[in-house]
Amino acid sequence: MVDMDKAYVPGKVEERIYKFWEENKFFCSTPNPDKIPFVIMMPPPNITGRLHTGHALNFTIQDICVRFNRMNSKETLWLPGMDHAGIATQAVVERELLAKGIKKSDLGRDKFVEEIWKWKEKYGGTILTQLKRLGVSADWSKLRFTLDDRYKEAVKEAFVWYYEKGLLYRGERIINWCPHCHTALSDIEVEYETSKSKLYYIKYPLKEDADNGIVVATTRPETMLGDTAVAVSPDDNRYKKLVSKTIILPLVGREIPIVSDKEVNKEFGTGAVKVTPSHSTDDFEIAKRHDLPFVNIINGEGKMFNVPDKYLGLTVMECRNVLIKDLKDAGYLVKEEGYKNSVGHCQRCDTIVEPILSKQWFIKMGMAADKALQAVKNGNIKITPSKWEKVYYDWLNNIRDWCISRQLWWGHRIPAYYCKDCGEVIVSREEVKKCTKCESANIVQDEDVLDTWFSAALWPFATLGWPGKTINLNYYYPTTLLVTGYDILFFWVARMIMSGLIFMGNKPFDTVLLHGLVRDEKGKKMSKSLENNIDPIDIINKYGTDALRFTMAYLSTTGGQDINLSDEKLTASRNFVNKVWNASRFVVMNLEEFDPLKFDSKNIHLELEDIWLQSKLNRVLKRQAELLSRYELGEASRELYDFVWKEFCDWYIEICKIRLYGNDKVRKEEAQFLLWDALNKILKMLHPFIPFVTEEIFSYLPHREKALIVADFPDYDEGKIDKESEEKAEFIFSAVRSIRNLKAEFDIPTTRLIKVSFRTEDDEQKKLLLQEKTKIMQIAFLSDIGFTNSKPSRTVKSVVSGTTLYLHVATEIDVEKEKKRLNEKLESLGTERKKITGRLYNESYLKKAPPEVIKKDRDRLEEAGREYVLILEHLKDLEA
RNA sequence: GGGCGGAUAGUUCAGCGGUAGAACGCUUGCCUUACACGCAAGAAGUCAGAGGUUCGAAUCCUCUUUCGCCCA
Repeated sequence: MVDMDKAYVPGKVEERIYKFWEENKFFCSTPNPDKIPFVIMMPPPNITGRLHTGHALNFTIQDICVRFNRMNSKETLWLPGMDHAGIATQAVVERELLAKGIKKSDLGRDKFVEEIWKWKEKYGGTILTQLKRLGVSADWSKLRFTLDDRYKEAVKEAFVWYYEKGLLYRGERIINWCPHCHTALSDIEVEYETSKSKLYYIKYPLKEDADNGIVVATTRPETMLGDTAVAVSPDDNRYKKLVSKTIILPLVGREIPIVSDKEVNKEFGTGAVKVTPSHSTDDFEIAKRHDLPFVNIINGEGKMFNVPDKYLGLTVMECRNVLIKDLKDAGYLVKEEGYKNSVGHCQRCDTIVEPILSKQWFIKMGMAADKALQAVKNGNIKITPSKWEKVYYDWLNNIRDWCISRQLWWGHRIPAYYCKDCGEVIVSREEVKKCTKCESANIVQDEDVLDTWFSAALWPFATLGWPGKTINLNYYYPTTLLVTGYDILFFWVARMIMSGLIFMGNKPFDTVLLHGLVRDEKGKKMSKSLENNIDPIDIINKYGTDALRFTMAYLSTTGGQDINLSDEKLTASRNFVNKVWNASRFVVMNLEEFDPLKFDSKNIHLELEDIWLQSKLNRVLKRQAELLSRYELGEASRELYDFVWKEFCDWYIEICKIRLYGNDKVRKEEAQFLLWDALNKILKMLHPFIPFVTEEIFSYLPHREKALIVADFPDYDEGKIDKESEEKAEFIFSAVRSIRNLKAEFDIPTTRLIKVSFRTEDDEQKKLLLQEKTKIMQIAFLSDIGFTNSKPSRTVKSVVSGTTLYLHVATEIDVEKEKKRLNEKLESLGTERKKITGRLYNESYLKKAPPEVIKKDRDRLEEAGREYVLILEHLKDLEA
C-alpha cells in the first residue's frame, strides 16, 4: 500500500524538503561561461522586518521566475541580502534600550552602534528564516548585508566619486526635518496628506502709517515670528505703491520690507504673502533673490526658539494657538476661514515634517537622471507593466537634488572630514588624520550617515564585489530581472538605474517587474492600526506554503493591480494543491510493480484520449514557456489550474481507469506509462509555483533526475498538437456530458446503468462512437450503447453535433417537462442562428472579415441548423 | 491643479476587436475502490452611462458618473 496521506499535509513535508534542497546546494550558483546567466538581486528586507504579505507576493514571484529559469538550464543566481535600514533599526534599538532605562546619549555613539550590532546578531534576520518557509530558493552562501565591510568600501567609493566629479555638495538649504526621528529626510520620504486647516488673514501695519498696512494670508501663522519680508506679485496693481515700504512685524516689532517677486501667486489669499526664509522652500528662494536675512525659529525638536520669551520652547502647535489669541487681542487678525491643504508627514513615523534651514549633503541629479531616462526610453531597460514608464519619466524630468545626509548613528558614516583649524573639507576613501591644506591634526569626521537608499542604490553591483573587478561582477552583471512593488519605483529602482549607469557604465538589469500591493479582502491597505494585518506565517501554518504561493501567483495580473487576499482564495488554492496531491496519489497507487523507466514506449498504442491529452499538454507546455518568459505568472497559473483539474483529472484519469482496471496487461502498462509520463511533465510545470508538494510527490515517482528542483523543464513538441484528435475527443466528451445532463434532468442517479442509442447519418461519427464505446459506457455509467434509425420508445433525447442520442428511461417520461426543455433549447438555438445569419447576410462583413472567422460562423450555423431541425422533429414526436 | 488605475454573474476578479469566463457562493443529485480540500448537473450578466470609430466593441476613441492611488 502506498503511504501517501489521503490529504496533503504540508506541515509534514515542507521543512524536510527545504532541508533536502539546501543540503544538496541546489540553490547555489557559480559563474559558468557555457551557460546563460539568469540573475535576480533580492530586494533586501530590513533587518528589523518581519515577513508580511507584501514580501510573500514579492518573493513568490521571484522564486517562481528563479525556479523556472533554473529548470531551463540557465545559470541561475538569486542573491539574497538584508538592508541595515537606518532610521527603522535605530528606532527599534533605541526603544528597546529606553525600556531598560538606557538613553542613547548615555551610551555615546560607539557603544550605541555596538548595541545595534549585538541586536542585529540576535534578532536581525528572523525574516530570513521566514523566507525559507516561503520556499525561497536563493543562494544563501552569497548573502550580503548593506553594512558589510566590503559594502562599506563600495559606498565610500561612490560618495568620493560623486564628490570628485563635482556632483556632490554640502550646502544650507531648506530640508524636510522630522522632529521625532531627529533627522533630515529627502523629498520623497515625506508623504503629503490633505488636512482641514485654516487660512489666517493677518494685518501687518506699515511703519510710516500704523493704521494702514498689508494683509497676508497664511496657514502657518506661528512662522510669522521668523518673517523677514512680505512679498507681492510685480503685476499686482493693488500693491504697487506699497513695494519697498517698511512694515513692523506684529508681536515681534521687527522692521521688514515689502518686496515684489514674480513667483508670488496673486490669486492666493490677499495676493500678499509673508516670507519666512528659514522655514519654507519658496520663501527661501524669494529671500535669496532679494537678499533677505534668515531667521531660524524652529529647532530640531520642533520647538520655538529665537522668538519673544512668551513663545520660547513651545511646540509649533502650542505656539500657533497662543499666537492666534494674541493677534486677535491686539487686533491684527483680520479673519480666518476654513481651508484644505496638504501637510507633509514623515514616511517612517508619521510626524508632521518641519521645513527648516540646515546644512546637509546633496547630490546633483541632473546628469544621472538624464542617463536613467534615456536607458528606459531607448528600450535598454524594460519596465513592466509599461504604464509605469510615464511615471518614471515624470519623476526624472522634475527631479530635485537629493539630500543624502541623515542625523543618525546607524549607517554609512559620511567620509568627509573637516579641519578645525583652517576649515578645509576633505572627502576621502581613507581615514583622514592630517589636514591636506594646513597639516593640522585637528580633524573631525562628519557626524552624519548616508540615506539608506544611497547604499541601496548600489545593490546590484556592490553585492558582486564592486568596486573590485571580480569574476562574479563580470559574469552576473547586468542582472536579468528586478522584482519589486511599484511603491519604491523612485526610492530604489530609479536610483539603482542611475548608479548602475554611472558606476558600471551599464544598466543594472534588463527588466523591472513591478507588482501591486497586497490588501485585505475588502481592498483595504493592511496596517497595524486597522488590525487587518495577515501574517503570512499564519497562512502557511493554516493552508501550507504552496497554497499561499499559488494564491499569490494566481491573483497577480499583467497590469500589476493590487491584490485582495482572502481566506476564500487561499482555500481554493489549498484545494488545488490537494487535488494535485491526490491525482498523483492515484498514479502512484497504480504504478505498483511497474517501472516506467524500463518501459519501451517506441511502439506504444495510443488511444484517442492519449493523443488528446498529449496535444493539450503540449499546448500548455508551450504557453507556459511563453508566459513565464514574459513573467505573466497570473495567466500561467490559471492555465495550469484549468489544465490539471479539468483536463487531466476530470477526463484523462477517469478514462485511464478502464485500462488500469482491465485485464489486458499490455494496455494496462501502456496506460501506466502514459499516466506517469504526463504526471511527470505536469509536476515539472507546477514546480515553480508549488515547489514543496511537487518535490514530495516526485520522490514517490520513479525518476532519473536528482530532484525535481533541478530537473529540466519539459520541451514542448509542436508535432503532438493535433487539432483533429482534439475535436474528436471533445465530441465524445460532449456526448458524455449530454448523457449526464439527461440523467440529471430526469432524476436518474448518475451511477445507474442505463442504455443509450445513437442515431447519426455521419459515418465518421458513427465509427468514432463505436470505437470509443467502452469509454463512453464507463464514464457515463451506461449498460449498453446501440445504434438506431428510428426513435425508440420510452426514451428522452438530446443532440450533439448533429447526432441524436436516446436515453432509454425505464419509466414513462414526463412529456410536458421534456417539451419545455426542448422548447428552451430551440429558442436559444434560434437566437443564435438569427445572429449568425444576420452577419452572413451583411455584405461588408463578408468582404472585410477574415475568412477563418466567416468559416467559423458558417460551420456553427450549419450545426445549429441541424440541431434545430432535429429538435423540432423531437417535439413533433412528443405531440404524436 | 496634473497624472494613473478600477467599474464585467450574488461576491472577488480574469479576459481587452470576432459566439460573455473562473473561483467562491447558490440550486439539484451523488461517500462512482485518488480526492467531500471531492464528483456530476444546473441557475445566474443591457460587461457603469452616453456618444463615436468599425462589417463587428467588455475590448479602441471622446465625454459623463463613481471609487481608489500617485505627484504637486
